[in-house]
Amino acid sequence: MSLRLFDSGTQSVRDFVPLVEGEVGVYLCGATVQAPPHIGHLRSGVAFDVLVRWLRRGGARVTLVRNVTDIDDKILTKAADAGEPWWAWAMANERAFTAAYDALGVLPPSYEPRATGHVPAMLDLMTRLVERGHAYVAGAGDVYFDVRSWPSYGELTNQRLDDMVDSPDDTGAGGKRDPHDFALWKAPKPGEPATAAWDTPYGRGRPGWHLECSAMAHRYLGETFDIHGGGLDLRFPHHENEQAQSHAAGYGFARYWLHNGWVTQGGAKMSKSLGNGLLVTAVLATVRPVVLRYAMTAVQYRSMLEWTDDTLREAEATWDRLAGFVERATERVGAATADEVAAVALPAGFAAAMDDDLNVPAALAVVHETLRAGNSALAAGDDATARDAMVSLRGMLDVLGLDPASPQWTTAGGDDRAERALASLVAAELDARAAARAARDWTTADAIRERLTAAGVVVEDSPTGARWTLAAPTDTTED
RNA sequence: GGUGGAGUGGCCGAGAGGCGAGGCAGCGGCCUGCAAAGCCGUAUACACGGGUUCGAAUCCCGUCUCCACCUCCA
Repeated sequence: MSLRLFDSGTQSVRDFVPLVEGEVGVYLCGATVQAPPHIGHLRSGVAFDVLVRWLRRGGARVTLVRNVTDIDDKILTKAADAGEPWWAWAMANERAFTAAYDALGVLPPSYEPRATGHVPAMLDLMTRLVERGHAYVAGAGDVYFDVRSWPSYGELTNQRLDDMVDSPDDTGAGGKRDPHDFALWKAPKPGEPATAAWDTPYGRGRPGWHLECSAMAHRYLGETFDIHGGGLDLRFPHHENEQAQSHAAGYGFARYWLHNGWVTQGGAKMSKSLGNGLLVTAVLATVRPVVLRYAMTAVQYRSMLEWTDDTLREAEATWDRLAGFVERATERVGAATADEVAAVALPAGFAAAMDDDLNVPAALAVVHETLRAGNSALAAGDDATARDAMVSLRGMLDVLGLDPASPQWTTAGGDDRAERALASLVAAELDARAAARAARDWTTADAIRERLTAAGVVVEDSPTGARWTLAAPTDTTED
């Protein structure tokens, strides 16, 4: 009856019980803004958006923190290559991420801290670790976490230090005591801009990646918080290191760890380094944002999402079916208010599926049952049942961020003059067609319909007259 | 070497001992002047080989293949 989540810290499904009843704190590792987002990056944003929406539907007050890592090696080198200041490079990419999140209806986080704005919090944490004997200064500006000083290092990912492969560039260089010691603070490398370093009691330098997240999570969520999320690839070393240093500093840190699967092609992970990342902007040039969101949402968040040539086409067909029903039902029985949608009781099967570690595919099966019932009711002229189905359907889809009637997906952009003009022209065409049909002049009637079809207007006849919709903007490329 | 994940019908994708989730595509039918939309129907699916069981895609043993992390990565 209550939410159960797969906690990758314990590798088991656990009942989710928040620290404080009715409140949930979530920290999600956001982007390292070194490049514009590909669809794999958005998988994480969408997956945790569904989690947040489901928690809120259950009445919880959710605080979501999603950070922006706006300084790191790649940002510095890429900006230098492009001849731009590193902060300008980071900001441009941060905007691209924000635009992509917004386009897909990912609700904004409660806080979106940037690493460069939290240096004091990082210094506090680092100092604490040095004082407790879990970090040491290897040289001016170089501070490392001492993994051997923390016996439970490796517990998050079930690994033992002695079993790990020594990384090639990590063999005791820079005064490390152990090859697996990780940087809390990094001295500037030759050629790096002076603006990319901060003074600390241990020398001038810039923060290491892991320290940032621990410090920001602490700053906004406190010493102990409920959920820490991110992509599966962050489990090690990033999350292991976050946990080690936070625990070593005396903090409880995350109580549940959630990791989303990747977007894959041919079974292989989509990634920047492999060069097979599909940019969000490229996908959105061919398909409506809601279709991309549907495709990313329809798979259980822990599963790999296999991306094929058919993925978007299938998502589009399914989405159009859902949205088509809501549209037809609304025309027939009247719109439901946002309050109605937010308050409607969701089918038990849907709730059970969502509570089962956010099993969206199983939840969608209930959505489709409701869809079928609604369509049948419409066909039978049973308006009351059709309306119930429509409101219920919207309620369920709202949890997934996919309510077809939400302003996110319906607002054209403020200027509806073109829409009005089109509606008027199409109405005139349909009147002419209706007259031709009444006169059994099928040739004329079909010619009008073909003209509209060619213009991208799909005509549907119904007992109450013809209605029209715009054809999907993607023209389905035959493989 | 260590740790973890995966192999389900044409495709995507849930499930995890016993009524063949769901979607997409296909096929048949109803509806339609014809369509579209919708509805109804339609699949001898669970990598391979053994085993346990009244019964296994689900449990056990073995084998094969693939992916990932141990370096930056959603």
